[in-house]
Amino acid sequence: MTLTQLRHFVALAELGSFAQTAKAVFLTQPALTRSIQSLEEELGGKLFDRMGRRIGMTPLGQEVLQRARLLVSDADALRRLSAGLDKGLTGKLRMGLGSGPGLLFSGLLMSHMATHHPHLQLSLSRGNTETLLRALKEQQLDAALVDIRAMRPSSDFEVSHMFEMRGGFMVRVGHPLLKKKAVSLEDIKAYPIASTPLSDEIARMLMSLYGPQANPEDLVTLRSDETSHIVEVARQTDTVVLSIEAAGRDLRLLPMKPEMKGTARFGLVTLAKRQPAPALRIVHEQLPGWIESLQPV
Amino acid sequence: MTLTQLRHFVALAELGSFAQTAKAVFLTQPALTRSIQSLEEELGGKLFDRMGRRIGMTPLGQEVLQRARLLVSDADALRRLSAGLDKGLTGKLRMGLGSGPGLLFSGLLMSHMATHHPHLQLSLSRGNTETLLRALKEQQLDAALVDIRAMRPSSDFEVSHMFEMRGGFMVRVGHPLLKKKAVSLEDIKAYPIASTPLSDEIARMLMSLYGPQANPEDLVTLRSDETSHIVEVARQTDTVVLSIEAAGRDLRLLPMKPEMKGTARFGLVTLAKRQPAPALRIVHEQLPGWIESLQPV
DNA sequence: TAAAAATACTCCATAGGTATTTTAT
DNA sequence: ATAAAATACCTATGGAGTATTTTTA
Repeated sequence: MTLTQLRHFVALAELGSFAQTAKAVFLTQPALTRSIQSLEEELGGKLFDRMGRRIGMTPLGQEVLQRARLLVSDADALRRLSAGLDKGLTGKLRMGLGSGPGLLFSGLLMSHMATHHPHLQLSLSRGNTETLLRALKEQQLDAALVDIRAMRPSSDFEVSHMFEMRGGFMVRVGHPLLKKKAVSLEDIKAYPIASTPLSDEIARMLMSLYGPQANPEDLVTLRSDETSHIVEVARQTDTVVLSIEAAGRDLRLLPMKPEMKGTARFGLVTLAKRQPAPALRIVHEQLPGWIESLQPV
Repeated sequence: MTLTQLRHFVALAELGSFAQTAKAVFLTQPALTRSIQSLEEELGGKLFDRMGRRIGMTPLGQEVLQRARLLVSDADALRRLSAGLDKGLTGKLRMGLGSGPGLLFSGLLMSHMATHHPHLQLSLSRGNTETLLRALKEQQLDAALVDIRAMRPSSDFEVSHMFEMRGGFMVRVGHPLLKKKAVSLEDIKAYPIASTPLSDEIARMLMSLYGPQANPEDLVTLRSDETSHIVEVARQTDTVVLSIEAAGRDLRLLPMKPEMKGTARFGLVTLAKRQPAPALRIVHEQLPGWIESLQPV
């Protein structure tokens, strides 16, 4: 019992004549006859009554027809599905986003998928690099966009689209601290300090530059997942924002002393030697443009 | 994309190794490799990641697996169905029963199917010969058990299991009329006359024997579809029953004058040149025994 | 007798087997 | 070094074609 035979059977049931159906399925009449015969043989009973010029369905044929229709339509659906998946038009995409990339890309990702790939099931998870990479390894994620400095080299992973983003303390245009040539941590602590979630890497870097008092746990007074909230506060008050530079584009970076030169190094991580999720193609296509658009002018 | 390939794919997804799966599906390892390869080619993407010794599913593989499982299980169900149908163990059986056969066989049919073929869908229709044969021709019935004397010879139909049943006027044991050597219609009309539904044939026969006054329309005073009701009345009262002899086995046939020698001639009618419904096999097997058991002792 | 399906035959494409190579642990 | 999958090569079965016969309306 092959899908081809079932297709022939369904066609014959619909057209009601071997000769006609043979044309419709691009076969000769004898070939179709044999196709049906071998199906009948396997199913153990005639599917059609041959009455000279006329044919009609047998009771067995009636029963089989319903199931056969289901099977061929399911098979067609499978082929369409994989064709669609192949082009990344459908299916699932599970992305992990570190705190920085989360700020920068979750909005872009969601709105792009919503407008250009409405049938794609996108799910975004936030977390730290370690958690996300574990999830990736366990195939609970298709890719992770994370800070890759903490990643120890591993042949399990493959990193692409690497890019750097400066992080730092930022304030609104016209903020008093912008008048200073060199801003110290002490200067900053005179103001409220707001922050989006920070990666452990950033925390370590801050503490090594400015001493234990720079621990974000103690330093930061306002926290929120929502970049827009943080930026809004900084626009309307003298709050200092600690974040990736690109997160608040109309804020200004403070000239810190010592200079905060460590930059975050992000990358798109996937499993090495593994077929990527088809929909990941879209990310590969869009990411360079998005990164470009986030670079400081 | 063949069902065989899908079976191979599902097996491989479950066992997780080409070599193991090859054994399980009775193939050599290279054959299985090529089977999967050609499926992958047709679907336009890898289904498994080959990582040296280990293999794992790709996201496309995951999606396809669900559908493939459905397809192969539906295909298996179809094969089981047709095997079952073939033996008449399942499926539908639509029988038409004339008034006489209805009385004699509907109970036997139903109880036999209920006890021996619980998965068979049996539907019984009552009606006169003409109606039932039309339904049979239109494939709304699989077979009809009717009085075949009225049937005009037609190559459309095929009759089997023919048998005769005497019909007549019957009364309880000890009924006053049984003392007479010859009973006339006038004698009978002194008593209530009960009848099961009668075929038009019987009606015509009665009128030709005993004159227009024998028209069952006028003659019969008690009617019921239920043989048991009729027989019960005749057992407990002096009611005369007009019916097939076998319908009331502990009643006695009246010695009519003129003798009521016309017997009903029943047969199982099916469409000629047409594959019978598989379940009809059961009827073919049981009917002779049932007929035997109904013959007068 | 003509139209439709079945049969007879021939051919080749493909699924499968055996032997070997490649690859990653 | 070895276990597992891929490749190379060969074979044979089954699916498809053409030509012909059988069947019934």
